[in-house]
Amino acid sequence: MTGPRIRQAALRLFARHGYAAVSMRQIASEVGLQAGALYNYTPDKQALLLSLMTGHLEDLLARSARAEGTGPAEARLEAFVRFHIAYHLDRPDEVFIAYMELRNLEPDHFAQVEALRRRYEDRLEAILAAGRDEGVFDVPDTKIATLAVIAMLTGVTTWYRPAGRLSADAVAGLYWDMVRKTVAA
Amino acid sequence: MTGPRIRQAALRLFARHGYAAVSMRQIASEVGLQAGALYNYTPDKQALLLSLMTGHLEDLLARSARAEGTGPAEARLEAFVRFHIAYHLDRPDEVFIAYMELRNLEPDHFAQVEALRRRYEDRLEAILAAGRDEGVFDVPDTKIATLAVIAMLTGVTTWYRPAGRLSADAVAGLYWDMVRKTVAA
DNA sequence: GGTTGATCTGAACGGTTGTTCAGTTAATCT
DNA sequence: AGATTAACTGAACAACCGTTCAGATCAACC
Repeated sequence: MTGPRIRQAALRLFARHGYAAVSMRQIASEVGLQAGALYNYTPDKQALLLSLMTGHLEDLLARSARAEGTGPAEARLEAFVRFHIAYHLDRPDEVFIAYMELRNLEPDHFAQVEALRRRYEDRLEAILAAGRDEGVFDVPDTKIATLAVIAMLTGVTTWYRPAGRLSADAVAGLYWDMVRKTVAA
Repeated sequence: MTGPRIRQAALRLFARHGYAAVSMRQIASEVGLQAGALYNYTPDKQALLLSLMTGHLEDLLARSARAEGTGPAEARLEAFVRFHIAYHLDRPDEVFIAYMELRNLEPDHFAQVEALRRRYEDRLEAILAAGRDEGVFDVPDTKIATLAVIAMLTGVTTWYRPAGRLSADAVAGLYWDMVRKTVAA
């Protein structure tokens, strides 16, 4: 029980205040422990951050593969967009950490996380390339288009609030419209 | 002379390692000073960060107003996109800090910075609304489109490297193509 | 040449950091 | 009932934090 509670508290605090600004004592106090007890569950603070990041990215990869399915490129793109938004709106803290705390990772750990993120980007690029081959997309540079679309979609986490005027589904619909036009032939 | 050198060192270090992870002693050592000397140029660390952020955002606002000019909405949008990318690729550290260190600002300072950013977003939203009124843009929700376009454009700073295969102008051209299609009627 | 005023040093302040560890606690198993 | 084991405490460690300030330094002015 304690392990997951520590991860959850660390996730919340890292997202809220940043990795460097959060102390092990703050995390421990959130869970009702002394700082020393945390070291039964993580070798050190850095490993805790890395584990949160890789856990999130591996989950993202597994779920996106399941959501995308097979079929024509446009259908796969729509599935990707809707999945990406739904997933990101559901896990704002994980997302925030995964691309905000990269600079607090030691070089080895950074490379590890970066490889996972690259695999996710490659999934989208493959869809764009397939659509271009099918003749339904007009994408002069699939790499740049991939990064542009992902940046646009991920940006939703910076302003979306569940109590706002738009539901998550409505937001996904608006973004899908924009992405569709962006890559349209 | 010393004042600007301190700001420049702080900018570089904050962007590289994050505000919370950088100590006043590190900044001072970068400039060849003792930590105490910094307090001749800033009342405290927080004010140094705030000054870097507001300085950048005010510069961004002033220059974007100059770049945008007057004319039909589509021309103003193209000017906005090309300006935004050129400016952001020229000042990666400032940009990085301005939307990465928001959570390290005290509430009053946060509101101050957020107001400046909002004014910049409003400039783009006004262009999109004008284009919709002219009938040349199809934008069902100007607020969401504004945020989506800015996120897409700003994302360029996460991957662009001056020595890469694309020049800044080429990148701006690709992004303008995508933005044009995104809002096209 | 003496004085002023800005600039910077170097030490000190109280407090916090990540991490370790001997020892207490409490639950589980034989 | 006694032994084993995992979980946790509480204190300690050396290092570092932002900030203050008395005094040294040194160029510019009268």
